[in-house]
Amino acid sequence: MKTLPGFRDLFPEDFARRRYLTGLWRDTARRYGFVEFDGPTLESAELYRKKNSGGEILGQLYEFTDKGDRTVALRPEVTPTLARMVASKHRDYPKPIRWFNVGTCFRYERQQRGRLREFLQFNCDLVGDATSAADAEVVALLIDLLRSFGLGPEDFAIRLSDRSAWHDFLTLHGVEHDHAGEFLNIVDKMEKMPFEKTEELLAPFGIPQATIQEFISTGRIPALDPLLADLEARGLRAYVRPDLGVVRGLAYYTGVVFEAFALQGNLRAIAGGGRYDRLLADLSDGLADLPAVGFGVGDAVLLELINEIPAAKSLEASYLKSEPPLQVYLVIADESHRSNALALAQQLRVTGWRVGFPLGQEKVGKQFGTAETLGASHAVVIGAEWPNVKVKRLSDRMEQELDHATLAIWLEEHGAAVS
RNA sequence: GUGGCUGUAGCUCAAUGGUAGAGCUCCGGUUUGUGGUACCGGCUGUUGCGGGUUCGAGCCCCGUCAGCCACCCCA
Repeated sequence: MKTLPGFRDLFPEDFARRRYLTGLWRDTARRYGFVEFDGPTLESAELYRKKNSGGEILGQLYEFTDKGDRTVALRPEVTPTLARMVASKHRDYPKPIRWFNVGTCFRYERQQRGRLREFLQFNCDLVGDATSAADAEVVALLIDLLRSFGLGPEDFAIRLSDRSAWHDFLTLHGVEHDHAGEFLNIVDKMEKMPFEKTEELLAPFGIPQATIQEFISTGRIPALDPLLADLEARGLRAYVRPDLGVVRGLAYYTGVVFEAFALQGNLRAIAGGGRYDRLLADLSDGLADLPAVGFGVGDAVLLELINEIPAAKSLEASYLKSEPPLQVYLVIADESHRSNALALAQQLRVTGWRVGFPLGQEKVGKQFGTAETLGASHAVVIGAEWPNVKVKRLSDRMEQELDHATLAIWLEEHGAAVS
C-alpha cells in the first residue's frame, strides 16, 4: 500500500523539517502582532462556489456528498473560511484584525515538484483596514518570513501589481467591470499565448493587444506609490518589483496583488496574495462589509527552495541539530544498578531533559554508539562508582565524576544543549 | 486535463533476450566499563501491476498504475 498520489507520509525526519517551517511561520506572524486561528478542514462546497470566491480553484476541488447528503469539499484554501469566521464574529474583535493560520489544504491537480494534493499552507490576513499601510504590513511580513529562512534579495523577489490599475484601464476603454475577471484572465496568460490567439480572445473587448502591452510596459502603477514608499521606509524596497503582468488567478482580489517567486531555478510562485475588499461582504450577504488583505505560502515549494539555497539549507540544518531526539543518554555499565538508572532517568525527565537508556543489557561501547546516534550531547555512566556517576561530554570526550544527586544541577549549569 | 521520460532490495543504481548483482542503510560480531572511522558476517526482491511475442523477457510490444519534467495553473 502506498499513499495516494499527491499525499505524503511524514516520517520523523520529515516532521522535524515541518516543525522548522511552522516554527518560523508562527514566530514571524507573532512579531507582526498576528494571532493564530483555525477552521474546519471540511466545508460546505457552497462556500467556494459563492460569487467571487472561486476562480480556477473550483476545478481542483475535492468535492463529494457526505452521508447526510450534503455537498462538501476539503478546503483548497483558508481565505473563504477566514472570511466567514470574521464576518460572523468581527464585532468581538478590535480592528484591524490580524489573524494567521497554519493548516492543511487540498487541491485535486496533477502532482509535480513543489505541488501536491495535500499541503500545509501558512496564511496571514489583515482585516478591517483598506489603506496601503495595511498592504505594506502584510507584504513586509511576507518578506521577513522568507528572510527568516535565510533567503535574501538574490534569492527571491515580490512582484507587485494592482487590479485597480486594470480597472481604470478598462474604464478608459469603455469595458464594463462585470467582464473584468475574464479580461484579466487573458492578460494573465498573454505572454505565453500566441499573438493571434490573444487577439481573438480580446476581440469582444475591442482593445488591441498592442495597447495592453504598451500599458504593461510603462511599468507605472501610481496606486502602488504609497505602498512602495512604506516599504522603502522599512528598508525592504529592494525586495519588491512593480509588475502589471501579475494578475493572479483567484477571482476575489480587488486591489493590490502580489506574488513571491524564486529568482533562480524554475520553481513556481512561493507565495501569493492580495487585497480582497468585497469577499467578506459577499460571503456574509452584506452583514460584514470589511476590507481585507492577505497571502498564503505553501510548505512544499518552500521546502524545495530551502534545499536549493545553501544558506537556507544550513540554517535549517543548524535548527535540526539543535533539536536532537535525546540530550542525555544513561549508560548502564552494570546491570545491578539498573534501578538506580531508572530513578535517575525519571528525575531528569521530570525536570525536562530528553533522556534515554538501553531497555536491555548492552555492552558499554554499543551504548555510547547509541548515545551518539540519537544526538545526545552527554552520556552518564552508571555503574560501580554509584552513588557517583560519570558524566561525559560526547563532543570532546571530557569526563567528570560526580554525585548522582547533583547531576541535574550540573547539567543545568553546564548545559546539555548541543555545542 | 494534454504531451514527453522513467519504473530492479528500505535507499542509490548495475545486469550483449539466457540461473537477478553491488554500494549504502539496518541487524549481529571483532572475547565481556567508553564512541559515528576499520574489518568479518547476516536479512530483504513475485524486476510497479496485467497481458502479449519468444524455446526463454528485468530487457522487446500493448495496456494500466505511479513518479519526474514540460504545458495549464497555483502554495
